Amino acid sequence: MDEVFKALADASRRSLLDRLHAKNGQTLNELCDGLAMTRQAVTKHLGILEAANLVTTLRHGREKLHYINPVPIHQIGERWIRKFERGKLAALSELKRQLEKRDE
Amino acid sequence: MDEVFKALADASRRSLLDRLHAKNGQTLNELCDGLAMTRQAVTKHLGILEAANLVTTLRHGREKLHYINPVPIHQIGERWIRKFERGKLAALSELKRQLEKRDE
DNA sequence: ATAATAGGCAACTAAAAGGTTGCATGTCAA
DNA sequence: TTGACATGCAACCTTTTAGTTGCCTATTAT
Repeated sequence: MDEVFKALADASRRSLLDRLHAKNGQTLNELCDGLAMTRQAVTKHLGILEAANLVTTLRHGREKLHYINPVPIHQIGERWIRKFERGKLAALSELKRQLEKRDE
Repeated sequence: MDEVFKALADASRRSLLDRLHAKNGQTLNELCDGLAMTRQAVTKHLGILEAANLVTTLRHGREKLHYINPVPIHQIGERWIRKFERGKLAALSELKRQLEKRDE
């Protein structure tokens, strides 16, 4: 879980996921296009995404195709985001109450 | 948005949010209990959470009370997580198809 | 008043992150 | 088979991050 959060912390990596979301199965060179960094930097980012299981790769001859794996993102939604959404209204109203008490 | 992802990338900070979720409105010293780091380190983490708007504080005499703000977490769920959940099944089935093609 | 309590500020350190350059390897096309 | 293309590996550099120590300030209780 920590690896996934860490992987998502970088804007370049999120943008890579965005691009794979738009078009799945891209090669390394395809994913490099338009990014202001070297191929090697992109390789590292993809490696981190792969280590976090957010991306799966498939060799096809000399090409490496990258596929997004939506499962870890979904898990974060389930195990983490939702947890905080449950208490959402309660937390906000309590905060509001406290803020108002300040002016007494 | 980037600040929020970055803030969530650290396990200590997520644990602080967890603790505030369990009991909202804790003081700095309260939040230090049981953590294997100095008060100053916790202060920094809370500062990052505050900068990302994940935590709001309220001074009460010499105490500083920390309240969780669930809104940014919710926004990440809405604007980010859900986006990838939509294409989820499609992405997985395409990946599966590609993986099977490998063995031809 | 004064001591204890709650927190703030700043300088410093170590390690990790993000990126680079240079070179090596495997695969495809002519 | 040879050159071009797609990717891999490794050493290196710079900035950021997580944490520390040391000292200062404000509030509260005795």
